[in-house]
Amino acid sequence: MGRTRAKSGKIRLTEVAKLAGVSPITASRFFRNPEALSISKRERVESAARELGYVPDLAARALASQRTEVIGVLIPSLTNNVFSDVLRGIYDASQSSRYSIQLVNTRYSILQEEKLLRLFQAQRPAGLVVTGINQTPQSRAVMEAMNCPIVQIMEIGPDPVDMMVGFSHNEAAFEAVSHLIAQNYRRIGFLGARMDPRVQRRLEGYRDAMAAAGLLDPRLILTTPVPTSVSMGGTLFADMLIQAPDIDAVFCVNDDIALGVLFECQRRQISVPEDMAIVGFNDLEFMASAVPALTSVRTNRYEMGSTAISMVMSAIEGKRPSSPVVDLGFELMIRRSSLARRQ
Amino acid sequence: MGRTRAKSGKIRLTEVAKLAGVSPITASRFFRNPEALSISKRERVESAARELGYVPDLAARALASQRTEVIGVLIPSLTNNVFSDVLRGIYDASQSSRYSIQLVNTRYSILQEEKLLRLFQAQRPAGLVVTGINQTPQSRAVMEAMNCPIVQIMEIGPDPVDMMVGFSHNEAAFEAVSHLIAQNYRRIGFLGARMDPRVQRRLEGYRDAMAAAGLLDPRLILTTPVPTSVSMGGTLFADMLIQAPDIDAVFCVNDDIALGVLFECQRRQISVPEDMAIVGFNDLEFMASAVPALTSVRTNRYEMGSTAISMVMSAIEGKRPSSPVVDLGFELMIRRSSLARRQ
DNA sequence: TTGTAAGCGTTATCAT
DNA sequence: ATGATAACGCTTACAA
Repeated sequence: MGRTRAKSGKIRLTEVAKLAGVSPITASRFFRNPEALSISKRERVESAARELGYVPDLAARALASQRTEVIGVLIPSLTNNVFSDVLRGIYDASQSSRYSIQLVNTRYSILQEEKLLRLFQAQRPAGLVVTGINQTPQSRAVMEAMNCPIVQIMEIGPDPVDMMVGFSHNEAAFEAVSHLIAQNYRRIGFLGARMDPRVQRRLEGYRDAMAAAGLLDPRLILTTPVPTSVSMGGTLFADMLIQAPDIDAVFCVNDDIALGVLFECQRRQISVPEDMAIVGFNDLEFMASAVPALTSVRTNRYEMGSTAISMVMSAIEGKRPSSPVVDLGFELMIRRSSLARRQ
Repeated sequence: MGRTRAKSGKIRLTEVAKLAGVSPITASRFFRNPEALSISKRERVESAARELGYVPDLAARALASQRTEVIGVLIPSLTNNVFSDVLRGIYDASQSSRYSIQLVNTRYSILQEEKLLRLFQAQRPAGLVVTGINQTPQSRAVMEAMNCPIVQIMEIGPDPVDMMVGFSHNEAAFEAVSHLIAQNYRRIGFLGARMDPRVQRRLEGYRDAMAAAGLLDPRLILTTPVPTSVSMGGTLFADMLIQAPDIDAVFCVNDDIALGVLFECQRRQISVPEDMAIVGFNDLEFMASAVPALTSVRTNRYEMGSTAISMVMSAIEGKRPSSPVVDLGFELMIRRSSLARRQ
């Protein structure tokens, strides 16, 4: 005869129910929807649970209900400052809820993303947050089959899988470059690294603005697929100076590059903004402290994270947003590094 | 009569077993320990699983086995650059394994940490990574009751809960300050923010070095509990200049503060290092690019993360490290910002 | 509002 | 090396 498994000594719902003098299902209801119980039973279950130090078994709950309270989050990088702010928003928004975050790193690979998406599929998450809008067709198919709220973050575009929260990188770059043009800069360089989809769209915005002013010149554009860094900013700028010695401004795809350019200018005794204007992107905290203070495009990274999680949670409870696409916008923070050039 | 629950249409182990012509338990064994099957059954199960597109149900597995393959990670901050490197190490090391990471944010609160530890306790993680060595007694008790490998990271000290990987912040600061003294600086300020336990230990190291040289002066120490930032570096430095106008060097508890000091020096036309030496901590990437290049203490953050996960995984498989405490050390990166002062 | 009965999909235990 | 059986702790479906 099969002997019983060694009891773990763990307190189960049944024990709580027994002590409270109710059936297990009533105790179960207490933890999921206390309102559904009569006051007296509610109190009895509550004190029984406290007395025994009951802690629900999440695995059992997930198996029985065929659901989890996990929100999956796919992020392309853990190093990039941009994503640490997004993550903070995500974790903060989930903190006080019953949902927990399952974070995975796609490392800027849409194939890796696809693989991780399939992994999530097997776990039946309650919701999903994915970065960007450039998933593979297979990834899209998986997401569409997943039957849970999904928010794409960081940028917005047509045809959301489900919901979106972000802003237009194209427009943001357009506005930043237009500002430089308005400040009378003419030979405005573009410095880009990593060149992920969002950076590509910033390049498009740059191109649009330059072309509209009749200033577009391919020699003004310099990009590299390698990851971004401050030192890479200096290197790119040095190369740009060879490629187009007459540039009078640079639009950098992010603030690390911009800081690297500033340092390179200091090294070469190039005055900013008199001889070289600098504009960055993201408006990391240090931009306002630099000497001179560096112009940048402020983006609402924390809010992207927190809004995404709020949207997922609301959607799980059946509350869909009025619009599936939320534009969090951006703000050009104009500082001394891009003030009007010497006439 | 109780009707059967709506079948989810999901492929279960039983289906795979049926197609392969084996019992469910044999199929189960295939996924956990293929070697235990005869070659023929192994192949049959494998092809059956592939044919049906079987994906194991993690909740069922966790419930039946009373184990999970989750490694819990408790980190005090998601914004701090230091932790993004650690996290990258953690995620990279776990990537190719069967373990998944469950990350939570303690926000530098040991009470929050305690709460999250209890939450983890209910989830029976396969292992745990916690930040620092200053847990509450209750947290320690929970950890000791958890019966899974635990690694404390970021610093080392006596009396590990289980294992540790980090370095001595005290020694690192001592070495950095000693370097300044050796370079003939005498009025060396200490600038600190947030003042978490590791920063406190850097302050101790500073004190030890200054006292050993007979240079300790409380007016040289300036700290604030508010979070660290580049602008805070500038503010602290400005305050320090009022408090001790004769300082000739500053040891900053991190690189953000150091960069803020550099900017403030630029703003005030204070020459670095001629009139003011600067030393930071962590050696973030930008330190080498700054003008002048900034001295800092390089710490092995990525390795702390990856080593911690490797240690946890090995311990789960029964392979304990030769020593429970791993010292990853540090390296003083001496750059122009701290070169010998004007004699 | 509460309870009964039947799973949820997997693995531990024990036997062969 | 393989299998029969009984859990694992909870929730769904249905009934009262």
